[in-house]
Amino acid sequence: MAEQQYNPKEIEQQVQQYWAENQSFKATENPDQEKFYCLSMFPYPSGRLHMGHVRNYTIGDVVSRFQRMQGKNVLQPMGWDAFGLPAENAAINNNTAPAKWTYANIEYMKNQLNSLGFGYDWDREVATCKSDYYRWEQWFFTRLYEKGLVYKKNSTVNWDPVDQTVLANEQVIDGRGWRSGALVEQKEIPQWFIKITEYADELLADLEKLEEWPEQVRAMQANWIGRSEGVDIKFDLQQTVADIDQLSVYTTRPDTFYGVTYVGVAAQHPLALHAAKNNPELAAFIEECKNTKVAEAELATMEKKGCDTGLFAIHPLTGEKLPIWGANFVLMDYGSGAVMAVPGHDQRDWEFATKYALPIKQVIQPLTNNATECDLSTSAYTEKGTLINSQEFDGLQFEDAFAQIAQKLETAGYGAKKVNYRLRDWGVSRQRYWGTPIPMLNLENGESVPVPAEQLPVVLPEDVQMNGTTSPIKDNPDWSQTSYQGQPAQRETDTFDTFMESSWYYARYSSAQNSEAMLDPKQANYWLPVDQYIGGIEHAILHLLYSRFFHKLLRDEGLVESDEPFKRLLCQGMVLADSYYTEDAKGKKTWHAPADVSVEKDDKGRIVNAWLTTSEEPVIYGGMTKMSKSKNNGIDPQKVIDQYGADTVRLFTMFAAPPEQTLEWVDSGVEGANRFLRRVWKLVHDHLQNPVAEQPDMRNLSKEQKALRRVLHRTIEKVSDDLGRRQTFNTAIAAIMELLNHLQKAPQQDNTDRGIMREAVEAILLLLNPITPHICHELWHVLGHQGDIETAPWPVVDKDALIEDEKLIVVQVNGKVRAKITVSATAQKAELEDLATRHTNVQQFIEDKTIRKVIVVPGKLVNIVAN
RNA sequence: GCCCGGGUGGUGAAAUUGGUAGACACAAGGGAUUUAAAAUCCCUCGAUCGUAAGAUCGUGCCGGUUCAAGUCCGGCCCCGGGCACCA
Repeated sequence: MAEQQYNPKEIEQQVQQYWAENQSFKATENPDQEKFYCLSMFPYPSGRLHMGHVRNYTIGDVVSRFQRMQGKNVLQPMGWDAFGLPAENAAINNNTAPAKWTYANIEYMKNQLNSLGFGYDWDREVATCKSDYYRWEQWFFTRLYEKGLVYKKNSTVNWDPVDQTVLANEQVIDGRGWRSGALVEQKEIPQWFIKITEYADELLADLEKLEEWPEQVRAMQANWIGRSEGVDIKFDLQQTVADIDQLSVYTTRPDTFYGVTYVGVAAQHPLALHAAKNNPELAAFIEECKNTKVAEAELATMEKKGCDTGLFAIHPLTGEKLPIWGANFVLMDYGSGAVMAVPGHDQRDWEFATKYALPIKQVIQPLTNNATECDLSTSAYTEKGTLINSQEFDGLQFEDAFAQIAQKLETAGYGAKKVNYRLRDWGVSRQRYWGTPIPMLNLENGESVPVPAEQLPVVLPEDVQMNGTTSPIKDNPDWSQTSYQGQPAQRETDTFDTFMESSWYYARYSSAQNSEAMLDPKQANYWLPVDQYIGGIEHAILHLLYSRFFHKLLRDEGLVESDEPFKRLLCQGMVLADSYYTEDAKGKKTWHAPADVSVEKDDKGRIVNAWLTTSEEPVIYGGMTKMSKSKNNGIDPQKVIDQYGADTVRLFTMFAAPPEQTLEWVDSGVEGANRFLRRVWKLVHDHLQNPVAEQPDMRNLSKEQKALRRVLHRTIEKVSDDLGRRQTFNTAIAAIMELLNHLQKAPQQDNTDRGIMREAVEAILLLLNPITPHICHELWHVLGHQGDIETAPWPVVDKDALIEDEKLIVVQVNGKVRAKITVSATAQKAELEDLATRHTNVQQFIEDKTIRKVIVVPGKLVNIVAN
């Protein structure tokens, strides 16, 4: 009988058609069935899927199918994070409109997702650029405005003075605008903010509830929120300047308060601006400070610079005159725009003081009183210690010093204890076209009011021409001019930060088709919270924090009942590939796609030679790096699917590395995954050559049969645990491969052999189905089953099959393995000790020594301690 | 700079609670099959020494705790992610 070949292309098409016809993944609320909501972060529709998407969505699909096979009512939706900067760029480059480009990409990528066999409920698809989605975001924003959670304030942006436009950090390269090349400036413009800081305490406290989140993500969020306890301190100015007679600063180290030797203010601080009027040096400094990018990393790594304002503040407890310096590392829109400086006990202040010859004063002494620990001529002493040079507070430790100095300041009317957060309110205004219009109206009297609910949505026109600098809606008075209660009004032409859309899409999937409300509470509360959320670690802070915030806002609006949106979180690692480049005389690198390069390897498999396949020009190996446009080393998933099939791509992706780690894309590894699937295919077909006559009695097996069946049931146990609890898909696959290796060697002589084989083959298909569903569906039918393998029960571990008669025990002498003995599983401690010490190889190591102690770990190991 | 990860054979990795380091796979080498190739199957595969049995060393580096450390503790080096307008 001619054996049918494994033909993934044919099988996968048929199986995908079966799922479509049977609506296999349509999710309907059913209160009688346990629900499982599995969500992968939706993609930005950039044009084609990349391997990062493939990895993310394969993990999601494996989890979804596994949970479905546990009998749960699984919802796995998909949608499009469709607003954003790349669409504007593509529109300019391709002379099209962002909407048109975006919709074409969505259509293409949706087909790609389907060709990978992902089981989505497409009836719940959302695209954030459609008004039936963003209208609810606009409505919600106006609700937040009415609750007082929204306000407008000035905030700094990157300003391109030539193009007269605001730039994203990404568009600022080496301090210059990416198109114009002009030196970018900081500019303050009015923007809308949402008061996330009002929820800072809850966002921090509820991290405790997220037990199934990676510890590192919780730690990052906690640090980001950055709760601190400190004191707000006021300094009188020596004289009133520009109507200001006090400066306010915040410190977490009031114990160092007697060590303050100067005060720093932002370059844009009114005091600095005023002083600059008759101080050209200061004016020049302020001008120079305009050229810093709006990024924390930039601020932290740039050279710290300052300029004396010539003004003085008065130390509230000592009356000392403290010089006020303009400093480039103090931000006007963060805190009060001023800091107190303690150069003796803060490294940044120390460096600044050293640079500008400002006094450094020691007020803290190390607890050990070890002088070498504290040498203020080489660096600041930043540890906590005992106070000195601090008047009546001398001798106190941190906690008492904190409390008593804070008290004294408070009594004197110069301070108050305060809990502070590093977290800042969320600026949601973007000066761009391709985003959700902010639903606010600006009136002639300067007031801003929300667009009345009945006038929502404020629709973004899609048929536009991009000119490369300004936004089409800013240029279009027909769109922006309107009226409000009979008076003329101007629409807000800024759009929302795209994080707004991605902060609540997970909830909208529950009620995606509802045109009456943002969420249907019944549907939303059935599905929410998300049971499993999967996405890249790069979203660990911003997206996940904003979503958690939004969920609490939705809750307080009465739309959801839960406190947190995502119960369990998995952050998958990046996908890497080999990279190759050539270098010209000036050292400029040109990166070549791995597909265009041929390589020669040495006998250790290391690349010794590489050249362009067509021209034979030699290229330099650039190592395994993140797949990216800049390194030109992206592997197109479509090509791999076409060559090997979706199941192979899915299998390799899940096998090559644990999900949270980086994944190295290696062609030979993909071939290996394909080889394994062909072996599974062959095993099933070979088995059918010798079918089972009748169900054998599994309680009456030979030693070998028992051993094989034990391997099978151990595999079932391990794979179930790995896919469910541990989410180590790579080890689950390794266990199945190991089982397959055993099965291929297993004799098929009698009916019992074949009965065990039948049991094993069925189990393998079920265990593998979440990962490679097409081949499993097909082979399930080849075995004679009907219908959907996914509705078949998950294999059950036969506890009796796991029982061992004998165990392998490791014998150590002083912690080193000296022998391995096989003993009866019931052997007691005394017997183990006896067998171990009598072993000839063990004897060699103990004969001239005295046994001090014997440690026995039952069923595992004996360690003889001798000297 | 700050916060968070990671570092184990030629390579990706495994070792789940401190208890046999290297499962599973890739690459490589040898062999079988074949007119040949592909495919498939079998064997070897951390280093050094040894005919072998086995011995010594070995999980980024230095030190510590322990009967026992890849795993725990302290210090350091290197690589990666995030840093609020990329998504």
